[in-house]
Amino acid sequence: MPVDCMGVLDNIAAKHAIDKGKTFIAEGDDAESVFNITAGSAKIYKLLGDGRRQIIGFLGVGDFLGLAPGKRYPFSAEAITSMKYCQFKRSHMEEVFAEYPTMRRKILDIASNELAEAQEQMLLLGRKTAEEKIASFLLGRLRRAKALGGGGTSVDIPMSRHDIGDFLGLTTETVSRNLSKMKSNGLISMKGTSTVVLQDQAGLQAIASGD
Amino acid sequence: MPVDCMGVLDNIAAKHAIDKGKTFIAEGDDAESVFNITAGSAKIYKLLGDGRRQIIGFLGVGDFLGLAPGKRYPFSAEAITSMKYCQFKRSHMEEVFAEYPTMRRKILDIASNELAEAQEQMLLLGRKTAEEKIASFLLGRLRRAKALGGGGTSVDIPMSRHDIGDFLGLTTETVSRNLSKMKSNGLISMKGTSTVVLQDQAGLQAIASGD
DNA sequence: CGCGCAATTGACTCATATCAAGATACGTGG
DNA sequence: CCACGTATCTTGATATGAGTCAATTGCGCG
Repeated sequence: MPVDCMGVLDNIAAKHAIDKGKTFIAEGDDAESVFNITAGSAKIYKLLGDGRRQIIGFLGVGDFLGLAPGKRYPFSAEAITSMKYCQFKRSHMEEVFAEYPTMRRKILDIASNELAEAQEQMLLLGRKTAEEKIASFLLGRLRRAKALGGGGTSVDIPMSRHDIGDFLGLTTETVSRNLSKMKSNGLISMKGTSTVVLQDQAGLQAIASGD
Repeated sequence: MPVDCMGVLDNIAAKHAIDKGKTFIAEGDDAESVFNITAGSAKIYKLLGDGRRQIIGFLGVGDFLGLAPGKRYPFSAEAITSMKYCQFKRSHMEEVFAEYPTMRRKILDIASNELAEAQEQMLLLGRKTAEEKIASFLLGRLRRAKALGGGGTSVDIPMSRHDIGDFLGLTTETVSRNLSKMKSNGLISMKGTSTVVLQDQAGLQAIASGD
């Protein structure tokens, strides 16, 4: 896990801190930089002409974004909480690749993982019911917490119900209703509005995998 | 465009020909090989426990698959038409990378493009209406045909309505109904059941981008 | 402590799925 | 090359899961 910015890149990184709600990438902007999150969390999303929104992913400490190859960013990015990140010029990335060829391998691994995740999300968006989507989302959060060293059964949900809806292809109301249902079924319980305790992981897993 | 197999890989490729409907990758199999399609087309898909299916993508001549990094394929692949492909061991890919370092860059570009496409598809699956999905699909097919050198306004649809539905998160019936509606609106016309002529690209574009 | 936005809950609507026939295209064998 | 049988596609009628509209509640921040 990166202590500050990612190892070899420290010397060429600009460091930034921004507030909750601030947009730091706008879809269509020239894709000049690559970002590495060092504190807080963010969301990346795409919009339709009339304002409908699809959140492509949530990012946390250690995550990269802006690795895509095009000339312009194909999504926007916004801070969910107050947030810190490092920013590198892409041109510098090329220099780093030249000097540390294994970096490209690492980047390829990251891109491949993101691709696999995106494909899993396509299955979710296209074919799962609301309940299945939410069970999958909660388990995904838990997996992430475990990967970052957390050991428990409770997960932090820093994003709003509206954001969750836009990530799962649902409305705020449907997210809320299904969380309530899971609560009354004993699958989950809540601490405040943004911490969920997964009381029955096996049950959630059965729902999430759809049978 | 690859004439046969991809340039430098020719000497280490096994060549295969399979029939329509044949599965050549099964989700969960050991991911030993990488594939390059040289004739025909294929679909890759994921299944839920009860048989619901999401098609992740359609592949045609020149497309790669199996580049993902895990130990097991995260999807299945099946021939839509009779098909030819080349197959390389992943271990050989590593040798090729060692010898031609720019190959890794090419692979990274491919993965990044696929990622951007997957994200666009997430927007489609999560937030577009049935009509918008189908307009987007047709325009995507047209873009692909143009990229491969076709100049016209008609696109070949080798996959079934059922496959289109499973790609767009719809049922066969909804696909069929919307194609009929577009026909009667003059947006498209059909030659047989598997060739669509895009009569009004601007109109389709307006629908696809959702406003 | 209270103000304000976010979350929850309820009543109702609507887009798409489901169920059910027909119609058309397609491959096969004569 | 044609006739037949089967698949696929289209069209119609109805059902339903999630969306929309509308209060109400309650949490979190100043």
